[in-house]
Amino acid sequence: MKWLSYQKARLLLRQCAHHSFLRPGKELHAVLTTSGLKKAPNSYLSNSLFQFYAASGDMCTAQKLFDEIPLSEKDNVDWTTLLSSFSRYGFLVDSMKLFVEMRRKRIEIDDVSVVCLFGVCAKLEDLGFGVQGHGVAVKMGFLTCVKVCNALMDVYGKCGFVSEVKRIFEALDEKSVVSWTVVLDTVVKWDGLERGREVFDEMPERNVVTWTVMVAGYLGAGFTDEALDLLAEMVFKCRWVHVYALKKAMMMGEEVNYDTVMVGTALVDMYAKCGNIDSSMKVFRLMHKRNVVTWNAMFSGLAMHGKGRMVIDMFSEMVREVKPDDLTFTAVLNLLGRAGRIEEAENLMREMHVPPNEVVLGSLLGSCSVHGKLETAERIKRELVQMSPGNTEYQVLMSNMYAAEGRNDIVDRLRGRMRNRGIRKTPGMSSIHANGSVHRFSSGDRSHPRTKEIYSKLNEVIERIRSAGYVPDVAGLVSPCEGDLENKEQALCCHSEKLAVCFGLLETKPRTPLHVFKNLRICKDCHAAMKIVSKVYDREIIIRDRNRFHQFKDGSCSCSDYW
DNA sequence: TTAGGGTTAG
Repeated sequence: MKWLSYQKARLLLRQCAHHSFLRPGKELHAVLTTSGLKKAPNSYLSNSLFQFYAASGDMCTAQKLFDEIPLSEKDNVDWTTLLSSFSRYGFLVDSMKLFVEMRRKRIEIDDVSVVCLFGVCAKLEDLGFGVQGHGVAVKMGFLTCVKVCNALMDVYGKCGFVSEVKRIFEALDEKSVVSWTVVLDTVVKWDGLERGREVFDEMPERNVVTWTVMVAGYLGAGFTDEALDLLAEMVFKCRWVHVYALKKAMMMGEEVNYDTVMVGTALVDMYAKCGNIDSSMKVFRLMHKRNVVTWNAMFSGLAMHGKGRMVIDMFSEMVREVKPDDLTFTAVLNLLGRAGRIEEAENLMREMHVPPNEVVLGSLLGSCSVHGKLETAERIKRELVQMSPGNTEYQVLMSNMYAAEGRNDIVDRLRGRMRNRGIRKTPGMSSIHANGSVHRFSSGDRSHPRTKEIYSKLNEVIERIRSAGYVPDVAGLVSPCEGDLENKEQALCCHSEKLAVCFGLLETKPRTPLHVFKNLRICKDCHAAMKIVSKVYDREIIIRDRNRFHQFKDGSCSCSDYW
């Protein structure tokens, strides 16, 4: 076997390890053993082999293969590979023992093995070992290596030694994104969110992990709105990453492997979730090879944008290419539901080989509400409440449905019961990104510094769209004073998404698209209003609500009013 | 004389 073939065998083993292809990996192992190729010196095959077993969760075989490597061939990389495998798969004590053994046997310790050791210390939050390792690293001159310092900072950070983290960080002359992110993580955890935010704002460069640390920090402390705002900002700021990825996708085709399919699929999904269904479709069509995940991403993207007709049209093409799975099923079901084919959807759901989950039931309930199917809705709601008693949205949806049917007696009873149990509607919040910062509004919000301008803009907007045919839809609302039309209309007019859009109209240049994020679903009235605003003001308005994107343009919405 | 081992979050 030629040298190149060893490389190929190693590549295959790595793929098998990465994607958990157990059978093929083991078969390859057998071939290599029986053909005697495994014994070839300097092939690094044994290393790839035991790495494969470690990644498959079979640490025993991995260790056995490691032990079988002849001493003359076992180098420090083999030792470090085992060390990192122990660490990665949670055998932390074994990992520690191995490092001690390495020192005893005078195996060469290099920067990589020290990084691995610090990884273990960090996971164990073992300061004692960390300090010892720190000493070794200093003596051997490893503290000039950024990665060593990052790993060491993480040890101190996990153990709460914030000042030591900062000291090492300051001493570092070339700080990487990871260095900054470790500091950020430490500060958020021990110095609090505000200090963390300062570090975050100071950072010269950020990656996905950085954003995640900050968002997770907000979420963990219960600052849901700040987390939401930051997410919105992240989507906005990271857009260039998508452009780069698209270029990569364009080059696909010469050699199609699992990874390029996944890159493409991630793109299809990303573009759809960012409100750009056209780019999503473009990438999908560009891909030379697709798998069932790609198709599902495309379908749920289309569903999210209300393009159900397209899914149905494309379905036969899909069946020819790949075998649909349960996720495809969910996506198609969702469509049927939106299109008002509730009975078909429910039958399909009941025949599924897996019991319906909350997502499926929730989407069906949503469909019932759009199409006024009260009895089915009641039945499904009961199942949902059993699944997650804490979720208030289903109750609110039901009471709105009864309100729409004019059954105010039932609505009052339901709302009274909800109040008694302490169930309150989650307040609706909308964020808009304008001129580099995020602005958040709640319904009837008057806390914004430019609140006066915003409300006078709101009056202007309402007037202009009224003369273009907008009629406030008060059917789904019950105001405190029965039959008080004016009150109802006022409540509708200052919904958070309307305020956000008015601010956007004030703050951005004509014809700039407006991007709004909302934590709940957009209401019917706002939906109708936005359509007219987009026409009257010649603005594209993209609202991401809890379920989907609504792209309002020239008087209509991309969701085709499946709402 | 190259190839195999590494850091941050969830």
